[in-house]
Amino acid sequence: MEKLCPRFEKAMGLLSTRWVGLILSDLLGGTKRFSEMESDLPISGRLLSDRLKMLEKEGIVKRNIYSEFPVRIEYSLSDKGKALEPVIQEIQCWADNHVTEEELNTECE
Amino acid sequence: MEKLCPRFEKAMGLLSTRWVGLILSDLLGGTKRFSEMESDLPISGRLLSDRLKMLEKEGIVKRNIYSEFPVRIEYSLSDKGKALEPVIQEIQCWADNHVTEEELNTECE
DNA sequence: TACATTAATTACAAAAAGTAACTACCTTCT
DNA sequence: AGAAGGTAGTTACTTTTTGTAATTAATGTA
Repeated sequence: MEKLCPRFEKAMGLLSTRWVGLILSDLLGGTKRFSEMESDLPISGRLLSDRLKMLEKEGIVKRNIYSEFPVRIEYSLSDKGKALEPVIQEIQCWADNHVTEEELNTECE
Repeated sequence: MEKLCPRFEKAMGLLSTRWVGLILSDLLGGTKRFSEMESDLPISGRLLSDRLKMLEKEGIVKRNIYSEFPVRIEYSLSDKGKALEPVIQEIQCWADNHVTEEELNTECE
């Protein structure tokens, strides 16, 4: 009978929210604008907006508004967000070593 | 404009499937039976069954049947599954350092 | 005034998750 | 034989979350 660590459970709840991993990996590549992320990732504006709002509330993503024309809004990782880099790296490492060519086209059903 | 690594995308799709992280972390603690996992984790039998089936198909979980009375079915991690340990460890590490006390009771909304 | 641009938000149909009750398969007990 | 009990699921049904496309808000330009 394992006891579940509440901090781990919270972190996992965050990371296992759909698209969050891809958003983090995109932002680890540097500051991004909304429309950039929208074209980088296979995610719709509705969910990208939801997720960024959630990640901002969790203190993982920072949002900066530049009142230019047209308005520019930049998203970047806070220190707390950047601290997730090793997690993303380990996932990449596992993917490189264990995801086979044939698996690439299959969804998880 | 970042390009998305398909292997990473596949791995992330897997890990970001709800409950998969908790199931992996439970199984990293050793072989488990269905009912054990059901009481360890805040997940219903329906979804536990779905996820174990999916993880078995992905070659991450092994399923062993012992025809005793009552029937005993054991779940454990394959090598591919065990290779996810560093990922889980990094998540635990981030959780220890960055998940605050107040956050523990809040859901990600 | 009409239009362009970015960053969202709304409305609605489709898919996935949550819950609880039920089934299948065996074994033991009476 | 028939009823009861244990494990591992499955089914039926409701609620929540996603995906898609159209719409809005704020601002500046022609």
